[in-house]
Amino acid sequence: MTPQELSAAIARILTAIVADRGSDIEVTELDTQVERPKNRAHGDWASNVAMKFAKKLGVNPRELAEQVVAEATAIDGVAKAEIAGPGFINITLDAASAGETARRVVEQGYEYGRTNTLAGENINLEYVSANPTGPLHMGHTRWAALGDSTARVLRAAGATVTSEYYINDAGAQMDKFGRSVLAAALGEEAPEDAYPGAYIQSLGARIKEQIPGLAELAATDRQAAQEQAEELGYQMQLAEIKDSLERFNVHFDVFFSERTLHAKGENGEPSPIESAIERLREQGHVYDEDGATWVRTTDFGDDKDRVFTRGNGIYTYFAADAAYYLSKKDRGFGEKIYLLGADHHGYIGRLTAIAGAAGDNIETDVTVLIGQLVNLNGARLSKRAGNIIELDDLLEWLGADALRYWLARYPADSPLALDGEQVRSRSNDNPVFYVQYAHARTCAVDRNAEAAGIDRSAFAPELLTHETEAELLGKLQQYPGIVAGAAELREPHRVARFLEELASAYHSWYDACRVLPLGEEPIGDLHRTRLWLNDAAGQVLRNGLDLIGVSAPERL
RNA sequence: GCGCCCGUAGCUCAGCUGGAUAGAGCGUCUGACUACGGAUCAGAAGGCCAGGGGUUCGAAUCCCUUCGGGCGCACCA
Repeated sequence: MTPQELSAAIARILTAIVADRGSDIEVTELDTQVERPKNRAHGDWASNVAMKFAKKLGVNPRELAEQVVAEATAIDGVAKAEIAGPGFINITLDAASAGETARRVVEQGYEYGRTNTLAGENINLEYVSANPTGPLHMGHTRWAALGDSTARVLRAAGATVTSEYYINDAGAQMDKFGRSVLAAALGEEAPEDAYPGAYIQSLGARIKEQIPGLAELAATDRQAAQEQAEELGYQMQLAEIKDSLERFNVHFDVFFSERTLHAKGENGEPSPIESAIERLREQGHVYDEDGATWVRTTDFGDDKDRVFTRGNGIYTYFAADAAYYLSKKDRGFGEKIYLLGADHHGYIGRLTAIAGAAGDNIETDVTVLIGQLVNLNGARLSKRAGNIIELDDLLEWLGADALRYWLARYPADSPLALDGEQVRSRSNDNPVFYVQYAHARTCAVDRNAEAAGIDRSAFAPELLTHETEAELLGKLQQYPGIVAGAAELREPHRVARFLEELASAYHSWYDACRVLPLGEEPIGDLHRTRLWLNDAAGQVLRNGLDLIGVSAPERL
């Protein structure tokens, strides 16, 4: 008996009661979701349907609850159902029914927790999208971790997801980058507004090595030399970014180059930006004023209209954004999710407006998730403050698993302060090790059980009666709902918090219930059944950690 | 000025699509190893959920308001 099955059963019962009373109120399974009571004395699962529907039906909540309870007691697998407080219905499963979960988890393995609640959704998820003019730093890592985990969670709920990185490889910052690396390659003093940082020098040295005649070329054709240096530097920097992301276990399906939006077709066809503006103009959203080309984003809730083409004829960054949005739409994506830092929240209005102008539903086809910034050891890390820590340094210092986990265990919109020493810590004050240790422990039990000759030849779920077993089974039953909720709300941190609860339930069970017999005690079905439960816990820990992008070692 | 986010234990934070006694970790204090890994477990103490008003059977959660912090309001990228 899973909570989903229980909810469905209650929905059926309530529907019958409603019909019996001659009412036409609609009952959905969403209304009848059971929840895990905080207090175990309140049973395994609790329902608040009686209070929810009492008023609609014009009856007393407890009276309605009594009717539901009378039927619920008859549900197969329910040991008892009772009314409590203002009208809660507390349901206790019989041990065998609850224990079935262990076998179900083991048999479904990796698939356990994967659902189809978002089946049919084709989602584009864009995040990081850092300029390719320098290494990734702390400011990008939170979105990298959160974005990748979000993609995994959405997929686990059945959605089709394309994760995407938008490369700003066109525009003024690339020119600045080109001047910076050229000067470094030539051994010149850095230009006034050059990018700072040792990485420029290192890129310059490699460029000098790979373009033998660069100095001579620069003497005769400075522009050509800069273009060559810029292009090579860009490719090297982008390769490093991709490399860092892979080390962080963050995978992108598509790296989308802004340049392709500016490029005309082979036979002089208009560029994607040009045709995007034209398409929006045909829809009546574009107008010319003061020598510039504007888009009427205020029609879709933006606080002011935006410029596509400046007075000097150059496209704004936003024109490329619009063309990019249309590209996503043309490629068949329904919902387009943007994961942006708090310093970009001025973009929400214009991005949703573009979706509207493109004829999309601004409620469902575009989502802009804004995340707060990260502090590490009390210092805010931002480009502006100049105290940049590169992702590679963080990986070396803290490790990919710990960094991924810590960044994924908080909701994106809450400010986050990390303590480097705690992230590095290898004890139970570090949740990532606490969870990983629980998993390693399940593996250790497996090894010991095998050595002791305990196999899985018997499964007697009615023997799983200890209170820590009920608790652990309850957690395992909750997992699919946790994943579905995390996907629906785009909040992967819910999975991490759940794993901590699951790990805690597992450790408590381990402490109270032995899989291996003590001393001369013979091996019995209880030991064999507990081995199933042990494996089920390990499986769910593994599945959950995978969604966070964190490894599940068999030994620590 | 306008808009968005945040304010929960000493600290870092969950809980916010309304539910029963507001949770976790750290820190503090008590206990548990010649028993599957003590990287663990059991327990204690610690709260006017920033303040005030409202909505209702019920509010940390929804609405209004005040205060305090962060961020954003380009023909920059």
